Amino acid sequence: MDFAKIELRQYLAKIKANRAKITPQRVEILNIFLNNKNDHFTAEEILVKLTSSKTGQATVYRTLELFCSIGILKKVIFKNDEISRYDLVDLNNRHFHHHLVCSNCGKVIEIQDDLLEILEEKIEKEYQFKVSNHELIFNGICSECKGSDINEP
Amino acid sequence: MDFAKIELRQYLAKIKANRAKITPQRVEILNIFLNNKNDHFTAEEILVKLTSSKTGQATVYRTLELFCSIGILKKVIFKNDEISRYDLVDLNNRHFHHHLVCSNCGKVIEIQDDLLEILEEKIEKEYQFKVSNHELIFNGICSECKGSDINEP
DNA sequence: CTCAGTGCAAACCGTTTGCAAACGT
DNA sequence: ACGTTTGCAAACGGTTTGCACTGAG
Repeated sequence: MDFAKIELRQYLAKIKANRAKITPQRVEILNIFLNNKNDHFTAEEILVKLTSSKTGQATVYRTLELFCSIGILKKVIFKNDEISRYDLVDLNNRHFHHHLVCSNCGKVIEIQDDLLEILEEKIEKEYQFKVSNHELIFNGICSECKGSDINEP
Repeated sequence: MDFAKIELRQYLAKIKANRAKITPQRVEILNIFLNNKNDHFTAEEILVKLTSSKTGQATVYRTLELFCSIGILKKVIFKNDEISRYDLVDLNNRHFHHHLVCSNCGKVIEIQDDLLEILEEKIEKEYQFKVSNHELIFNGICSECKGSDINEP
């Protein structure tokens, strides 16, 4: 739990560094992501989790966008539903992870593999294209769905 | 030009194979993609190109979705604008290509590299995840924008 | 002849915006 | 005190839908 506090502090520092203010709403939203690191929430899902407080939806959208612009969150869109989802950026990891999205149950698995470095180098040389970011999504069938019939999640 | 006709026939055959009808609207939309293979049109862009005929927007959306579902088009969403775009699938190429998206001018470069096969194999072994498709987008700065100042497209 | 496909306009829904009040620093 | 941030509700814009008409097979 103390570790979580230290982590939170890192993110708050990043907000301050961008001359944005620390508000209860922002801290609350940040904590939702910190406490659910394997999830990929939509704006609406965040809004639901905030029903106890009276945070408005505009604030949620504005906060999520702020966090993306300062590098705290990353927006991802899976082809399943095409809704914007947000994923906490690991401040201590240079590269963003990739996603395996199961076409059957919709589960999203994160992988940390970094084999793309080779590809990036090749692209920078061959196309003179300076890569700043990449996003890789694999669609397919996860191990749990493999044996079973094709059903909804 | 004859080659184009043969190509068109392949796609029309695919429509028939899916028990869908060949209508003037569908042929017209298909031809737009065949004649602009390097573009990634949005539904609206297609609609504009059809102003001469009186095709309705609902038809455009329904046709694009049909083409996706039968494997003639592939939907791609670039983070620049987040609008759905459509890319013709090469019926003779097993793997879909990848995209380099310039953060400065918005240009989209297609690359055919297939280094992902290695990664796919690794993923199938390590995660027991059967990959059926992948999508890889590199964001960065293209060669033309490299030297120049950062401007709009 | 029959049902899939079309056009139109209205509905949909995730997201954005304008503005006055409330708050962080 | 100042400029940010917030909440509300209305607007926005890409996409979908309902329905009667049309046309491909």
